[in-house]
Amino acid sequence: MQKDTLCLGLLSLGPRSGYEIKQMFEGPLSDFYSLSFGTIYPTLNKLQDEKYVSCKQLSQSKKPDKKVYTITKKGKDLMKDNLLGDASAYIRSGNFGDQIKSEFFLLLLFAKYLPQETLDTVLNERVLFLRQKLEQFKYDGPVPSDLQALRNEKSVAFIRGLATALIESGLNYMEKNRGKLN
Amino acid sequence: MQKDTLCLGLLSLGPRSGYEIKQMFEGPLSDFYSLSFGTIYPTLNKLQDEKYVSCKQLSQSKKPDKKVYTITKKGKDLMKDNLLGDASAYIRSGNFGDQIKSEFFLLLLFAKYLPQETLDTVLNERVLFLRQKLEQFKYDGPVPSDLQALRNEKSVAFIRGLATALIESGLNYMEKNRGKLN
DNA sequence: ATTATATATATCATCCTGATATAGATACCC
DNA sequence: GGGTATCTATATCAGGATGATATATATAAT
Repeated sequence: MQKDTLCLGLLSLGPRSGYEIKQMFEGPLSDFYSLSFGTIYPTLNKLQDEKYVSCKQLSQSKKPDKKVYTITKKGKDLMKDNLLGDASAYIRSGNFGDQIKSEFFLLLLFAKYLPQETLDTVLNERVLFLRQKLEQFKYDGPVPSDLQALRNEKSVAFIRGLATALIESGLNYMEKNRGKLN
Repeated sequence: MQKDTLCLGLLSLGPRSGYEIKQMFEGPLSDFYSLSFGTIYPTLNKLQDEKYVSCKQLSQSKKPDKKVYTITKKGKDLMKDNLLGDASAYIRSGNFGDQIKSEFFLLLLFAKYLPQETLDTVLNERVLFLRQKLEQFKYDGPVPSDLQALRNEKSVAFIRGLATALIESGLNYMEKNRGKLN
C-alpha cells in the first residue's frame, strides 16, 4: 500500500497532525506497519498541494502549534479507489505474507554462539515484552479521543482478538519449550 | 543485526553462493528476515576483500558458474564478536518487538471501504497461504543438502515449533471470527 | 526458432529510514 | 534564577536498502 493511501486512510478516521499519525505508528499500529517522519511530513504536504487534504494551523496552550489535516471529498474518493486497487494487487500478486525483520529470531537462530546467560536475558525480555503487548491488546478502558475512532472500527476488534490469540499461543509455546534451546 | 554478521552467520552453516543465500531468505527465512541481491552481493565482496570469507569459482553442469563463499577463522571470530554485541544492543535498546510491514493487516483495517467479495477473497487467500506455511513448517522429510545444516540447528527446531503454534492459533481464530468483519 | 523459466552475478535509481536541526513549552532540581 | 531534561511539533537530509533492470548460460516448452 502506498504511503499516500495509508495516510489518507488514517485521516479518514478523523483529523490529525503528522505527529499524531506518527504516534499511531509507534503505538496501536506498531505491530502491523510503520512510516517515519521523513515520509509522513512530505506525504502530507503533497496531499495538501493536490487538495486531497485540507490543513488548519492550530494554536495549543501548553504545547507548540500543530497542523491538523482533514481529508477532503476528493481525498476520500482517491483513498477508496486506491484501496480497491491495492486489494486487487494483493490478490493478483500471489504474495500473501508479511514483510518481517526480526532481530529476535536472528538471535535465536544463532543462539549457539551466545553465552547461556545472554540468551536467557534475550528470552526473558522478549517474554516480558509480549506480556505487555498482550495487556495492551486486551485493554478495554478509555483511550485518548484521537484513538477512539480506531478503537471503534469493527475490523480493529477482529485484529485485536487475532493479536491476542497469537501472543497467547506464542507465550505458551515459549514457556513450555524454551528448554529446547539449551 | 548488520548485514555482514547475518551473511557470516549463514555461511557458518556451510559454504554458499550469494544466490543460495538469497534463496534462504526467500524460503526458510522468509518469515523472519530478508536481504536483497543489491545488499547480498556487495556484502560478500566486502567480506572477501577483508578476508572474512574465501571464494571459490565453481563450474556446474547444466547451470552457470557460481562463486561459493566459505567463512574463514577470522570471519567466525568477527561473527561471534558481532553477535555478542548485537545481543547486548538488543537487550539495552529496550525494543523487543519485530519490524513488520503487513499489507494484509492494512487491508483488514480499511475493510469497510472494500466490497464484501474483495474482502472475502483477501481472507480466503490469506488462509490458504497460512495453511501452506503450516505444511512447510511441519514438513519433516528430506531437504536440499545446503539447507540440511539449517534444519539440524537446535534453535531451528524451537523456531519451527513456535511458528507452527502461531499459525495454528491464527488460522483457528480467523475461522471462528471472520464473521466479525461483516 | 522463439519464448519462457531457472540459475547466477552485478549495478543503480529511487525511495525510506534514522539522525539531526530547530523551536516552543513545561518541569525538575540545585 | 539558570541549567537540564523531556515532550510536543515540524522539517530536512545523508546514507543505505530495495526493486528493477541488465547480462549471461542452460534447459524446456511451444
